[in-house]
Amino acid sequence: MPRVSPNRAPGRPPRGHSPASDARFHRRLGEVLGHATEVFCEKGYEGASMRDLSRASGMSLAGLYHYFGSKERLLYLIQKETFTTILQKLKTRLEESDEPEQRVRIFILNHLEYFLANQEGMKVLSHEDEALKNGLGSEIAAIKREYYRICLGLMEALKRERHLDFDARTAVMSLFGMMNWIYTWYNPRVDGNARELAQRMGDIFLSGVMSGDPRSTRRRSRARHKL
Amino acid sequence: MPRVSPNRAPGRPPRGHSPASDARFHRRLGEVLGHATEVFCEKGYEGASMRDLSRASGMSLAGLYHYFGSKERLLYLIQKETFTTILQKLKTRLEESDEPEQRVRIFILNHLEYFLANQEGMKVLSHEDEALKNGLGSEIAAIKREYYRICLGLMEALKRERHLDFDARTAVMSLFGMMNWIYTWYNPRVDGNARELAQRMGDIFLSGVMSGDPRSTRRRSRARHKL
DNA sequence: AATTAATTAGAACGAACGTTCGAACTGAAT
DNA sequence: ATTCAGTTCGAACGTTCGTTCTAATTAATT
Repeated sequence: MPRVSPNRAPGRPPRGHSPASDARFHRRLGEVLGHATEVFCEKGYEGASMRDLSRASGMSLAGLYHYFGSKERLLYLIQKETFTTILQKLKTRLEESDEPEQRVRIFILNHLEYFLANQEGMKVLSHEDEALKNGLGSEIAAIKREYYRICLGLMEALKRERHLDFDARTAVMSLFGMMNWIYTWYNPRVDGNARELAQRMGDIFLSGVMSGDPRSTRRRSRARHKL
Repeated sequence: MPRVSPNRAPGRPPRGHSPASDARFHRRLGEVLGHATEVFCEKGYEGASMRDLSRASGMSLAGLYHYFGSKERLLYLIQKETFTTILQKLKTRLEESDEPEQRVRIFILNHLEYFLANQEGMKVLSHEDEALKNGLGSEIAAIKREYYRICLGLMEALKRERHLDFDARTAVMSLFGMMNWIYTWYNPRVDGNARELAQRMGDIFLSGVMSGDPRSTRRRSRARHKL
């Protein structure tokens, strides 16, 4: 009976070992992923070689293949963990409020806090968006789609509550652009921490989106430039 | 007297030829650059090989080196032409108005129109931002800085005229993020043309930035969330 | 202590990389 | 007709790529 791989599936802990060695296994695996994230962040996925990753992580070339199976799978694991984490944090935090505007604020703050705390991983996630092929790529794409749809839902809830008529898709994509572009310019000495940044970006974005609120008397800008 | 290169500087037209052959030279060079832009756009700078570029452009490997000298110089020429063009178009268009809000609108429209008309080049410019090293990279960086400073100037003019107090740096960077992120999501069938997009993005951004205008009665959103 | 599985290491694989070379070719100027 | 710079080409350079192989070493289980 032929087996596709001579070893067990890479990245899985060994069968029937002690909990101690399981823990060591996962810790080692996480360390390597951390170093790999740094290298991918600095040199890009295509620009980083397996030898770069080997050197940075202190694990031999053969060791990397023993643990991860391929370069592509390494990127996949980084992206999956990063995206899964930010998505899970978001879901938890969204339980804090039912108020539409506040929920959008939570979304922005969650995204920026995680982005700045885990800048390398989020850059790899944003910048190497098209690097994964076939199955691995579509799995990440599915998480992204869920993340997008949550944000779209928040936006439409806001529209409904305030009787606004802006285009939710453009708004969500613009918001993602504002936030994901950060890795190209953020400087902690100048731009403050995540809370301050989320406050400023949230003000710009939400005031912009809500400027058509009928409860507001101010229609000048929109009216003047219609068509 | 030693010469650094056995040939003339690559990418320059030959000396003392007829205008006809000069024109042919430039046309050929432009065609290759166009095909190279497509390949860089699709596979990324590191992911695209000189053989890919050769195949796509119909010019032999050695021919590419005769014209361009190196892979890096090819990317450099693409980025420089793209950036120089959008910058020059902007300067021309800005002469159309003295009114600060209108000038910001012009900036947005110019950026988006050129971005969508020349999507591949702009993606290569945005996405391969860190690919060029040393001299070539800093030359592109200088153009980028000028482009940024113009936008910052427009924003500060707007602030002065309307007595606003938002952070201009965050605003400019957010605006760039909104606009440059487009290449990851734009779909002409859904999202309309550049004018429509510039209208919607401009509304979101400008209403957001101007929500602190003392001439407006609406301070709700800002006031509630201060600190 | 013996056995077995998991992990590491070094060397090597063929393929592809960016780049160079020398010779052939072209077309206008002598 | 000859010259000569500009152009094009196939072939090859040395290096590095992602990956695999085999054997040695370690750690856990019997």
